[in-house]
Amino acid sequence: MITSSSSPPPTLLSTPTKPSHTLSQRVHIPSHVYTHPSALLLELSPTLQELRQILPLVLKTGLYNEHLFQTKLISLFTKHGALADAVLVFNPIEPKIDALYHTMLKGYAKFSSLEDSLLFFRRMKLDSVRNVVYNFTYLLKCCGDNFELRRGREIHGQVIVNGFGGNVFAMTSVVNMYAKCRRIDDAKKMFDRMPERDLVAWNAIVAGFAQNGRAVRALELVLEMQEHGQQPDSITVVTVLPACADIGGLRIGRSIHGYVVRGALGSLVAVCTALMNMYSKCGMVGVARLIFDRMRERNVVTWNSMIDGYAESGDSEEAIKLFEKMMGEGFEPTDVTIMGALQACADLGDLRRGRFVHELAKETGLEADVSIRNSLIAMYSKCKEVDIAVKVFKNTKGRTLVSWNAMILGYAQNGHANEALNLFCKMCQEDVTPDSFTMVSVVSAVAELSILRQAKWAHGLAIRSCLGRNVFVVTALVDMYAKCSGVHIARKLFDMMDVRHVMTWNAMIDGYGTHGLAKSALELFEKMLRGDVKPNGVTFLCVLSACGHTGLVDEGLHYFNSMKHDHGLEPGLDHYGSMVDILGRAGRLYEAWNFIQSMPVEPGISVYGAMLGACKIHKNVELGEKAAERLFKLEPNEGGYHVLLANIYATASMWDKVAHVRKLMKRKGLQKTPGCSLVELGNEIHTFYSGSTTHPQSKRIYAKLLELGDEIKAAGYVPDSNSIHDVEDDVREQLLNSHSEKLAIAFGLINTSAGTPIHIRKNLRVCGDCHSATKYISLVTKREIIVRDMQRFHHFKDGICSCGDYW
DNA sequence: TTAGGGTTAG
Repeated sequence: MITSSSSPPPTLLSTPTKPSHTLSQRVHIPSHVYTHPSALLLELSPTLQELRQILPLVLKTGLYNEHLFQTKLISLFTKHGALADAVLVFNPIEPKIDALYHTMLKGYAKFSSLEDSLLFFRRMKLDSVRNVVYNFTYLLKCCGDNFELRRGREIHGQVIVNGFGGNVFAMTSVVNMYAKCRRIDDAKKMFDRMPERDLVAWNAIVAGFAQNGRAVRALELVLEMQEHGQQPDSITVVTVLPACADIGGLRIGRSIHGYVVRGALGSLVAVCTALMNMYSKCGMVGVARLIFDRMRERNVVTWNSMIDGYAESGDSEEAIKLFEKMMGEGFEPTDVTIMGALQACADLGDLRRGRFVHELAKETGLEADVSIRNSLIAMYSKCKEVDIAVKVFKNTKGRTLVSWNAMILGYAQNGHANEALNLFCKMCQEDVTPDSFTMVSVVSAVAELSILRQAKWAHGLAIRSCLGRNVFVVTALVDMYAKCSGVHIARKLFDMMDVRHVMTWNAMIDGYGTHGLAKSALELFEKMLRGDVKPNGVTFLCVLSACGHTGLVDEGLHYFNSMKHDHGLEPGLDHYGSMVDILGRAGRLYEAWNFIQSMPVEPGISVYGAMLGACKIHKNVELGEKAAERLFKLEPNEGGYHVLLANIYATASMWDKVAHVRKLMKRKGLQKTPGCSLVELGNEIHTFYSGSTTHPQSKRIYAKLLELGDEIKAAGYVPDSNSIHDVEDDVREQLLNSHSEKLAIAFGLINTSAGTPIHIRKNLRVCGDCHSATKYISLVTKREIIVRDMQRFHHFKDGICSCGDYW
């Protein structure tokens, strides 16, 4: 009989795996008690290295034939996952007792594939090994972990045949296997058939429902188990807390918290972690943090959960801080850690730290993991590094639907609508079935193209993919139709929806706003207030921008004030920016400036940008200079603001100041984003840049513009060349006449038949001269011209624009 | 040698 020493040196046992000590240093071996020194080592949780060192020794000695020693050795090797070494010991043993097989099977099930485990299991039958119940529990667990329903059913059959159908261990494993294979109803059937159900069995079925998205049922079962005399334990608690989080059941979550306190379960790491997770999922990340801070012991799941809690609640800065703290405390990051950190970097657009986390993923060997790669694609895309995202995507082995979705979204979010659609087609060619995430990205890519025909294609696609009723997809469709000048189709879709998300309302209100239909936007908003869906910060941005597009100053002020007073929403920088825009565009510049001075938060780019734009419209040099000064500090390298200031000076004929700004821009190497307009003809999109002559029809286009120029002048058009001064009059006109939207309009007129409306998409705001010219063009050509610029839609018809010259 | 249930994730 081999036993460990009755009183071994305590320091040795507390650090049994320290490799720097040799065997003889670690324990004093009284040779008269033990037949072989190796025997003792096996009792000391040896390292794999140590086991391998004694293996040759063991093979030579007589001890080798002791059953207990053999089984122990195999068990230790398999515990380390060293199956090959275990096989080395196992194969030459003759005769083999059953326990050897059982131990080997355990090793296979834990560390090898299901196939290998089943192969070994078959060999056991050939070798006439008697089956014990835990042979089946190992294999069932393996089936569940690998979602192998077919194999799982086979093993289930064998459990019955072998007479274990009434065994609570075996049947709990069967229940668990069906639940893991997403057959929760089969799991429940088996559970109901069990002759006796103990706490573990109840926990298994509760977990099954919780993990299959049946949160309410899981919670009901917790009540049922108590009616059957089973007291929920810490594992029950840890199992149902995620179910509470799923349904946002803060009240139930709190009552479970009470149960934890009463049952003194609050010192368990897993329990605290699950509680923390529940609170942050229910929007109480502060409470989660309190629990986190009070925990005496934390594991990697605790950290991951807290990091993710912050990332999900929008406090990405805190998520990163915590991640850095976790690394500082020496925790080894897992895939979930890296994913959480990458998401936080993505939300912050923090490329520097994003790269750092990527490096860390490389160092920890997690970089090849497909989930990590998906997060990397998302992070680089959010940081506007689409090329790097593409590289990661292309080098990803075993791409999942999530990988495709991340890349398609990455393209769509960075203005590469065509690439997004091309990648979507490629995905379909590879027989990957799109889901609602894919469809939302595809639909928003089409929205950016602003082509109604494409919009209808995307809509059809959504219906054919059986996603035509998914609330997120339909919300994207509403947004898309509004952006493709189909605002009435958008409303029809909106009215047909059974369930609407706050984003759905926002999309529709914003759609009305950008079309200058402020009255419809506000009516819809009031309707929303009468319903169940509460407005959020974005809703108010949409409402304010709708007011801004039509000059509804008093309404704007009213809604701005009601945001905090009636809805408890704190206005953000963008809301202040919108308010400055409303006041400024209405010409109430000093009021706007005072509004900025009274802001409780530090004004940002959106605020001063709105101010500067308003000063341009209303020709105010004094305030324009003040706003520009702040903007140049906040965003020194944005060419657009410099151009705005220069134009303000030009309007006031302050040419030396104009020259000064231009020089400043030259010194900094700044350029204004070039104007660009798109028009679709047939199946092709034609792109025009200001002054470009590269289009095959260029000559005809410029000739058409000359001809149109005469016609509209006769009708009353006067060129507005305020911002151009240092050239002759005819050159001024030429420069104005080569603006991208004019080129696009002329091209549209040449290539379409009389009466056809012309749709133009422009990347910047329409300039004053183009706006005036387009009105006259719509009059003399009797054409409807619809221009979607950066801010809104302009519907030109019979010499009038839908914006009422207010934009 | 000697069985079954749990927490983080687009």
